[in-house]
Amino acid sequence: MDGNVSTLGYALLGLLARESLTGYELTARMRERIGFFWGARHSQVYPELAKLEQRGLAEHRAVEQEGRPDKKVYSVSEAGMAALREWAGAPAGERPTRDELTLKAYSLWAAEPERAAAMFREQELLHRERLAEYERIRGWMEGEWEEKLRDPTTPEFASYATLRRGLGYEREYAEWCGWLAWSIER
Amino acid sequence: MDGNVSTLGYALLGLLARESLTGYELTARMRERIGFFWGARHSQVYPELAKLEQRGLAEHRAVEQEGRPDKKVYSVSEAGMAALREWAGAPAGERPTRDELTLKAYSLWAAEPERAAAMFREQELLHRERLAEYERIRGWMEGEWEEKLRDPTTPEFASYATLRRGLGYEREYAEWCGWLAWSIER
DNA sequence: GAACTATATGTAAACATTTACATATCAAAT
DNA sequence: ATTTGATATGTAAATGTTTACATATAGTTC
Repeated sequence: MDGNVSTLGYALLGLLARESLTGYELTARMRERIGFFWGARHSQVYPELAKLEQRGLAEHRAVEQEGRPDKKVYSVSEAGMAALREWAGAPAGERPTRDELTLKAYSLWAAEPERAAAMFREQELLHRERLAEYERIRGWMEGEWEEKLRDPTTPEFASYATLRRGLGYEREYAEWCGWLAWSIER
Repeated sequence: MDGNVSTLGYALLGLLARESLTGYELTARMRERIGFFWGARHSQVYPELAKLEQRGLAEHRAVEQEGRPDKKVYSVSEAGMAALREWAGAPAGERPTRDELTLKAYSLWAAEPERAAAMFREQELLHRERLAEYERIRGWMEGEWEEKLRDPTTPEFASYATLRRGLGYEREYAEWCGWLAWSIER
């Protein structure tokens, strides 16, 4: 009712607006779909869902199951959809980006060069692997969703747009790591 | 004595290893020098400095002043330098990147297209401005530090390396915003 | 037979971060 | 004259996030 919805709340609403999910599934979807730019553990998800419901932005129905625990399937309410629409078009607040590896680079001069070079090579590999995975997904999307990707009001286009961000991010990161490792090794 | 140093602690040690600073100056340096990939308010800096000192990684001397409050100038101890060296070469822990704008892009389909396009155009401009500023600094560094930039064990090279990361990051971000705004407007 | 993984939902404690409260002086701008 | 900004250091409260605790069943791997 009162107070503001947190960014995590909007992340959950954004996922629920595409499909109804349990808290357990939401935690997994977050990792799979938006993992590279937002994350949360289940211990944060369950209380946040309760908050959203309390504010009338989401609602759940209980589903009984055999052999495994009963579950609560959440979906977005009309008020929740309106809140999401408003938030998605409002200017993003300036939160500081935090990147530990870049912070380490700032103190590179204090580190043992061989260890540092190995560390950046390892990171380069990691980002190149992610890049390859995103390229694979992009190929699939461009083939499968050809028509929908022409319309920016479809969830498919939105997924594609975020993937493009991940693609650019990983490519740039890998290249930087490679350049830095090379500079140290040289 | 016990417990581990936080990433913020290493950020402060990394700044102090280059020059002795007060908590007030550290807060400003953090914004100026490493602001695009790490940040903290003074309310976080002062307690963290006390912790570092308690663990023997940093130490301070009091400096009396006229006309303004007395200050505490902090510097890194030998143990602090060793801790920084060790941390700088150790593999970075995987912390999730959080980016609100990309999260908004994931719910783009729910937003009003005109508002969304304006928002991404505005963000593009912001990142292009930062990019221009970093390019300016790069030009200055490459001119001023020509020799030192050939040696990866100098603080100058480390500063240059982090700047290159910022450069790539902002360029990629601006391009993505531009592509996305253009896609919506089209 | 034991350990691990997946499904499913929570709470508690610790840690990290932001916002607000609190105080004090000088210089510059309005 | 008053407000604003810079210098300088803290504490308190609220919020956000991670790690650990807690429980229960089924299937798979070792």
